Amino acid sequence: MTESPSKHKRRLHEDVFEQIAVQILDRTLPPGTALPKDAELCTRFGVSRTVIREAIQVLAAVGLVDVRHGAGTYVNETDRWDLLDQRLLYMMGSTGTVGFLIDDLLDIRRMFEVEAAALAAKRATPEDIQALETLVSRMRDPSTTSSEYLDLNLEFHAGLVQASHNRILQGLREQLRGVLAVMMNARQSQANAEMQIVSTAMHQMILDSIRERRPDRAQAVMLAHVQGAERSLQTRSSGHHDT
Amino acid sequence: MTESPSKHKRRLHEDVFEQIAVQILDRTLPPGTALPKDAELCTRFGVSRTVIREAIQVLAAVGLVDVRHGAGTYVNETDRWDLLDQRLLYMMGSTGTVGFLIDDLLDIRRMFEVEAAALAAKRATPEDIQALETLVSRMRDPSTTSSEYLDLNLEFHAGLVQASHNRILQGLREQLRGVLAVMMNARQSQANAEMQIVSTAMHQMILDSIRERRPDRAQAVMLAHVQGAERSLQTRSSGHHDT
DNA sequence: CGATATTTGTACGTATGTATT
DNA sequence: TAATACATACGTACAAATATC
Repeated sequence: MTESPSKHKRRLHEDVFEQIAVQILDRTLPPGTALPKDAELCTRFGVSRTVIREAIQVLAAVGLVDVRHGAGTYVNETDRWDLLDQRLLYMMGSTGTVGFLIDDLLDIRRMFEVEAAALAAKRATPEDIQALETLVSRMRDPSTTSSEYLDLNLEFHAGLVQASHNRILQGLREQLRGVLAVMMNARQSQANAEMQIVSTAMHQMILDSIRERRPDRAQAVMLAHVQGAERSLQTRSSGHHDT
Repeated sequence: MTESPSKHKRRLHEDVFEQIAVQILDRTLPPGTALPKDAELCTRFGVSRTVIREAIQVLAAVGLVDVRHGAGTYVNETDRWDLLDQRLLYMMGSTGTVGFLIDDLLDIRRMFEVEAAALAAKRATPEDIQALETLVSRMRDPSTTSSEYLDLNLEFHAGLVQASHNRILQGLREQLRGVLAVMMNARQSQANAEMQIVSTAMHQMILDSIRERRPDRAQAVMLAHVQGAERSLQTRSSGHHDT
């Protein structure tokens, strides 16, 4: 069975949800706008009210709209959106509307990776370390392409979380996977052979720190590693803040 | 309209969901068990199949069960559960089945609070600081009861996240609020006047660090603060390590 | 292996309740 | 109060996947 992992047979309401959600994300439907009433959406999309209701329910669940009983359905302000929802994050990534979140995501990524590295240094099993070692050695292989390198990078960080043996951290990683991949892809455009060498050295140092059970060092190296990647992406007036 | 914030008119499927979920959480329905088929659940709960389907949909959404088309619905292993889901975390808290997650939660809480403190020290506005100051001064007030103190504690941490100005961190906090409250309640049992004085001093130091824009110090004090609270709760064997 | 029964999946139409305007 | 629009639940029909004989 050669099936892509995302092989959901598409349901009608997912389609409706996505079409409306995109319009909200890209500000075609700005906050405050009222959605058409159920009946009208039914005719517009050619589906039953059940389907429309399901779609609106999801829109409300991710905070894109506020459904007011008897009054109508209205697009929410940005701060009501569920920024941790995978669907939203993924859609923001693919529609190029994720910009306003980049800095926030970088914070989270830094926090997340640094903690995973520290915990891994405390709790990694020999098997965990072996898996990471395999990945780093493949990074070191000169025949590894730029695209493959990117995957190895993601796998290394996944392996780190695995080695942290924290189930909630693993759940968080799942939740953020989509966006982090988008951010790393953005970074890929600037990837070159020289950066790969530096990056591989960093990974090696992190791995060594883990093997030697030195959480502080793992943490510090990871911080440097992540911050290096941050510079090319961040938009916040870094360092010197508000007046 | 004086209504409590959580005033959802209870829907039938929520009730069904909860009853089944509790049985899964407390191992009355262990992993691998098959749920009765829809029709049987309909008669058992006295509701239509629509309601049963909604309930099962939620059970599947939080990873408690795996619905196999044409075959049946089966209880999942623990590692498939969505440990970040608010409903699950809340139910685990109130049914006393959260034990197996305590250590993981402590990791997350530490990561979370430390990062929030550091970010707050970088980005807090005068208004943020003012709000925190108010809270600390109320903590210092000797007429504050133990129960009030607990609320202030929660509010302080909420204020810190607010002051971090990271929208995703705020979302994460929302997601973890329920469990963190449960954990803090557990800690409350050991709270006494002396601990409140120490704790208030810690909060004051964190606030000072923020005001002085010293992220490192805010981070360090918060780490000490959180780790102090950890000791009374953690179950993981590793007791002695570095910092 | 094939035919049939079982079980879940999706969507529809409808009825009634409830909040808002 | 009446009209409107959302909320919830029911029953039904048929499709699709699986299990069983």
